[in-house]
Amino acid sequence: MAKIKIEKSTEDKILAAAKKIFISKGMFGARMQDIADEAGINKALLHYYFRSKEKLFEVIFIEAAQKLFPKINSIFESDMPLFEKIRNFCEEYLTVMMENPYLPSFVVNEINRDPQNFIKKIWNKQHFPKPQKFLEQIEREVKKKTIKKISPLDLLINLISLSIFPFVAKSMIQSVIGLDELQFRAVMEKRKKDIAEFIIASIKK
Amino acid sequence: MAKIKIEKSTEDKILAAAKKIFISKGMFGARMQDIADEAGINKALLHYYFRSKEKLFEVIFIEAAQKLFPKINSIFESDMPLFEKIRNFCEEYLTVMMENPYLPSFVVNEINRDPQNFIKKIWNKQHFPKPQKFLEQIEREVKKKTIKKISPLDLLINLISLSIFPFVAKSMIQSVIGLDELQFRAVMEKRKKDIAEFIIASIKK
DNA sequence: ATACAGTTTAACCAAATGGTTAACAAAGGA
DNA sequence: TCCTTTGTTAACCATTTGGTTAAACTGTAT
Repeated sequence: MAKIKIEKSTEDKILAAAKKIFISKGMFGARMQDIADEAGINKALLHYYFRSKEKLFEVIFIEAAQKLFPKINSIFESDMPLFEKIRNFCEEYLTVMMENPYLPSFVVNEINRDPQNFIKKIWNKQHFPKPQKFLEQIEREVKKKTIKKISPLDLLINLISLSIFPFVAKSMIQSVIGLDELQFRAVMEKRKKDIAEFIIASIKK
Repeated sequence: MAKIKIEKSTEDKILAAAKKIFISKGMFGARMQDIADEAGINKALLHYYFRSKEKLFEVIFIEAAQKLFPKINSIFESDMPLFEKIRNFCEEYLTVMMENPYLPSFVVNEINRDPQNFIKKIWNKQHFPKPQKFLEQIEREVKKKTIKKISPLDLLINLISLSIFPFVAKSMIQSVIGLDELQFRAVMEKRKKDIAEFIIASIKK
């Protein structure tokens, strides 16, 4: 059996290293030297491939934000009935979160650091979340009286809160409740279905 | 009409300035010079009153964490019936959040930065959240079949998620939905009651 | 006044940090 | 083989940053 050596290109090594360091320490906490060490290369190479810390950060941030947002849209804009949409959203979203548990706190945090910049960076990148259609769908269901009266915006915020927050507050929850990595995963795995039913139970007539 | 000059002590000026800077920029992003400028004093004075950046930060962080946690306990440990407890929690908690909208993202973020340190700092400070009694109460209600079957931990996580997340993601929500400061406040004000009813509707039999 | 403690400041320092440079290696192409 | 382009490095630089020091100022008790 041949020993397969996957020669990652330098650029990929840098991106992988930068991702790890930026996500765990944030834009300010990350040091270019840390990234270089993590990638096993010289610091000057970072500047050879990506001109500055900010440029490098932007690449990582946009990649992260795109992972966080686009799936939302495909569901938001589909033609599924409301309950199915909610179930789908929770299932898919929690799956992405579990594969990238540090993503939400990274993205949310960097948005807070500089909201203006965030809009500029993500706007036009076609991955900006567009919940309009989803909101209208809720509005319609309320008017048809097929679900209880609720503000569409509130329902959206609830849906997102229940999906994302546990990952943003992962360390806090683990500290307070006392869950190890495995237990946390198990709880989240179960929540894929539970959140959806929790929401549906609340609005079903 | 006499001009009332409220002479804040230097220490208080420092604390106020540090709070503002740390909360808006985080431990890494904050600069001692920024804090000194904000307080209108010399940088050396910061070190005269608080030995190091880390010490100063710790004071601010603990104060923030204490504002975020203690009210939870007084409600968690009270003898109220479950629904009343949920209503109370939402009302009180959102009120605190609206008075300190940047607190949750600050605290959550710094906990993520260094979870070990967080436990060491807050543990023993008697302000650590103790949800045990609340969890047992839910368990009892489920067994008595007065509410629908739900994992107590899940219900707790849902309650916290719905209360805190909108503030953690404030900038994001404002960007995506397009809410100004006033509109955001109005939505949150309304949520004080709505979240509680949303939860209760979901678990009521 | 004098002395003395607590407070405040300007000037300074060493370490860290993002970024640059110039020299060197590797890899083709002629 | 020589030349050119691309990739990589060690050494260096300017600036920033947390922290220190010694001198100056302020009020107050003697």
